[in-house]
Amino acid sequence: MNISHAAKAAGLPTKTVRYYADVGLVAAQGRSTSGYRTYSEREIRKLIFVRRAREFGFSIEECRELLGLYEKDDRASADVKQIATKRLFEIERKQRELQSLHDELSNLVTACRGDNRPDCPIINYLG
Amino acid sequence: MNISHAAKAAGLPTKTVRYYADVGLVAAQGRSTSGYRTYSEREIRKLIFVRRAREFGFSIEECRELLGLYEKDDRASADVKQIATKRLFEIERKQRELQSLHDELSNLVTACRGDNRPDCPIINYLG
DNA sequence: CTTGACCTTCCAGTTAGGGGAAGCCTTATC
DNA sequence: GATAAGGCTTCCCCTAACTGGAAGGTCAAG
Repeated sequence: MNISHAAKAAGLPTKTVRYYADVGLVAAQGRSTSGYRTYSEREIRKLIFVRRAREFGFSIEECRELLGLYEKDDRASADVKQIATKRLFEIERKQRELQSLHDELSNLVTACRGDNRPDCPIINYLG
Repeated sequence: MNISHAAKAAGLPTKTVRYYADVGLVAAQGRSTSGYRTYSEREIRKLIFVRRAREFGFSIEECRELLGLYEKDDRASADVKQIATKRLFEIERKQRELQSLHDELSNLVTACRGDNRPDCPIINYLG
């Protein structure tokens, strides 16, 4: 299977599939005589796995670890859970940060009249 | 005032202050005979303004616009409000995204036993 | 006079790819 | 068999907002 076919099957841009090969995340199965990357079902499954993990916000390095565990039949689920828990904490930290930003900014936006006069609580707060 | 003094007064790293000068966001007041950047109270206030705006997540370009309005006595508060509202919507979009990620990942993490056996709902979901 | 702490510019690296050029390869059509 | 369209390859530059570091000039103290 050619790279664009594999990319379509995995739901990823061709450039991304090539990038994953470059950084050694999902290698192509091999090369054709003319140098084209070839992909089989196994690589497609790994590409899909990575796409989903990336959608959860796991970094490339975390995807590398998860993929290793995915492929390892005698993995400990504790290892997977640890990585996922770390990501979950990051999400929660980001949520708290956004919540506090939202509260503050929301108050300021509400307090701003938004007319053609210069006085503005947002500017006052920042300045 | 030297750059490190100004940076300390504004609560920013020296490198960042130099970067803001490079991209034309907050120029130094001038240069000493030996080529050192000099800063006065006015620039310090602008640096503090930018630091606060950055803490709200405004981009450098948005900071440039806000700084322009900050300096413009005959600004319309509507212009400020528009920029801030845009940022607020971005925050809200990100919050919804994180909430959905959190819900899904949280379920998976809870369902994973985290022991030394290989079966794992997280891996099953991704694979 | 020298040491250490400043300052300067410039270059490279960070994340996860995207855009595009130059040049081969393949396939369809005439 | 020739040609054109499209796919593939590598390579390099670009993104945001800095951060780290190297090489070299400057300044104040001892």
